[in-house]
Amino acid sequence: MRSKASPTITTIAEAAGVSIASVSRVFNGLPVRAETERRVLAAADRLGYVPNAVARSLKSNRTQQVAFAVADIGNPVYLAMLREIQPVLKAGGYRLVLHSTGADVGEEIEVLRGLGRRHADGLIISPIRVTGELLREIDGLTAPAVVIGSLPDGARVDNVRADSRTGIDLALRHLADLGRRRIGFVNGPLDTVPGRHRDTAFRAAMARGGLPVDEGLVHVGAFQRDTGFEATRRLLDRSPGPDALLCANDLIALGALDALRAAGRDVPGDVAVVGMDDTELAAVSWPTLTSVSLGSAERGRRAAELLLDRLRTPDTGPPAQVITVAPHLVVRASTSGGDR
Amino acid sequence: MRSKASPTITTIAEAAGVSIASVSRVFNGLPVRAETERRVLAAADRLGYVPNAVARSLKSNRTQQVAFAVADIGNPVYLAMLREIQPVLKAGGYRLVLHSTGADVGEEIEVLRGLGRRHADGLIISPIRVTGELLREIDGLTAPAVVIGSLPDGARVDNVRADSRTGIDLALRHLADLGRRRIGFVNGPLDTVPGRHRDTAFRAAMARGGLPVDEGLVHVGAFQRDTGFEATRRLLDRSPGPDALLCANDLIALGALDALRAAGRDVPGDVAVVGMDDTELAAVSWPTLTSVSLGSAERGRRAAELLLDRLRTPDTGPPAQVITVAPHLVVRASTSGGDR
DNA sequence: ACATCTACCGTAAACGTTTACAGTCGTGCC
DNA sequence: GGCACGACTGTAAACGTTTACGGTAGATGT
Repeated sequence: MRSKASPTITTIAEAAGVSIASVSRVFNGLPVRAETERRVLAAADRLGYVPNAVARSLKSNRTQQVAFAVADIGNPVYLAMLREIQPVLKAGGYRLVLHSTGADVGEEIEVLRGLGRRHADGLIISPIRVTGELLREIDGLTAPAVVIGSLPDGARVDNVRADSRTGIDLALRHLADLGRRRIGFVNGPLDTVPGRHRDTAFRAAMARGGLPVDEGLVHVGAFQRDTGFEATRRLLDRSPGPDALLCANDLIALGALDALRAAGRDVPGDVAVVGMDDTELAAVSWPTLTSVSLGSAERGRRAAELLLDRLRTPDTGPPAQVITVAPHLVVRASTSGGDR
Repeated sequence: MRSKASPTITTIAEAAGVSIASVSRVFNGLPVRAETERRVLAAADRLGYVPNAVARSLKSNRTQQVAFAVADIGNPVYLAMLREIQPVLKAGGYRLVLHSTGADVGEEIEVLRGLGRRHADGLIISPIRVTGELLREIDGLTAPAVVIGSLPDGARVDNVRADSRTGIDLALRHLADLGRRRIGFVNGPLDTVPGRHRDTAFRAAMARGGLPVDEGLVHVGAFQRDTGFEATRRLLDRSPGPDALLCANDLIALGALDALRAAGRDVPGDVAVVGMDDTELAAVSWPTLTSVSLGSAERGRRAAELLLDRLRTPDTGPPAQVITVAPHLVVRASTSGGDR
């Protein structure tokens, strides 16, 4: 065990017989005489000195931390982002402070305020509901922030978004190519950004493909497995029933697979199933799940890179970038029975 | 946009015509005259003042942050821990700094050193390889830390561990009850803590059950799906082949299921499969996977609670607690074909 | 009228750094 | 020898808070 109070730059200066400025210089790699460096390092080693990052932060006004705020870190989509963001930030010399807000706007606002308190130098946030209050708070930020997920035009903050419109188009085209006509849609809440976008996109894509939307085959619930299960059971009761299901995320799709199996329907023979987000679950389920990848990982990476750019050049730089990540369809067994 | 430099306690004091001490008191809820409070709050509001957390940390010597270090945050086991740890810390008023070290001992040591630099007030770490250097570094810590995963006796740090011995015992007993005798074992690297423990536990449990260990049915690889797939293919080539497989984690078990399906074997008819860790993947696979839960979530929660206790009472308290979380077996379709 | 008490408030020091500025000392050049 | 210069080094101020301490004003009691 070391001495009671941890040694500071002053302790070391005394022990080494130099000034605190010299100690500081040694630890910052500024030029000093070899002899001075030797003595400082010896004293520091002997007394177990470690520089205090808080004091340094106070002077430099930088914490070397970035906050990442999501609704629920258990959600594989956010996890995929996190896995990309973390190494990028680490490489840039920043630590990552994780906030899981439970989709509570109040908590999200707390995180935004935390940025003002200098908890972190920058922020990546992926809000699931974008309220006016949240937008105002974001606009008032003075530190750099990047929002993952679509924002209304005119927001003065960098924005990395998915393109669910194109993504859903890809999925429906694929189903149409397979000859499916009666396509059901199981969605999450319409007051969330993804829910709303996916609903609009579904209707637009159906129209574009010349397919009528049967409201009886459209179900709105939560982004959960239960919803997929219940909704599918209900849709299967209708006649004519669906010959394909588009699910607004992979969890819903897994529930749909459960329900179809329970009802003795063959996938994809009787009903083809497409999920969204292309999470790791899609590769594990049986049958494996065709899924629309909205590029979560890439969105995370781009967001982190964008933020690092902003942090490097604190002058305002270009006004507010919007990056849209292209989606792609990952075809697996639930639509194209061939491969496992 | 606000004025250029963000206002400090001094700015507010001047604007409100009071001293900086009064401003501080208002923001710390210390008693002040109502009129003073009103004026301070008005000035603060008008100028957009927010207290600087770094300066506060410097005075108080507390960052209100806790670091959590794991090998790979993509691993569902660590994710399960994280999901429990995060809310506990948040409730205790601490932010969570996440470190994903890529199983690199050097990086883990960096995190430990970061604690010395006062990046955080405490640390939860789950090292996968426990080297002497790491142990020495942990022993030298001055801030509270909790290690998730087994530590050698005598380590002077709180420790929350799993009980893979009992867990594997449960699994093998279950398989024995189902009449399985030729039990294969696919493990991860033996130089990791879990790998080593699971190897020892497997041999001990087999011995206890009076079952001989056929070395031809034991395979060591990585904790990955590929390993499960390749190992199982190889084990199936032997004759007599296994009638059950114990896999050292769920990913390996998923690979085993793939290989069995590819080989046309019925699960659990021909071969029963048991995974470990009971991750969310186990509930999604087909057939769903019987798995030994080592209580990742509970371990995370207990670790966080333990750390909060230490942080609350900075006096040393009880010397070094060891908590062992009891495992349990979650029986699903891969051993007991009945239910889906 | 005076002492005493209460309730606030302000001054200044401290937390552990970084860094502008000025000082010191030895060297090389005329 | 005197001077300029370069290479280091030290002093002190600053970063934005918290808080110990002492001071002031009014209220209360005698």
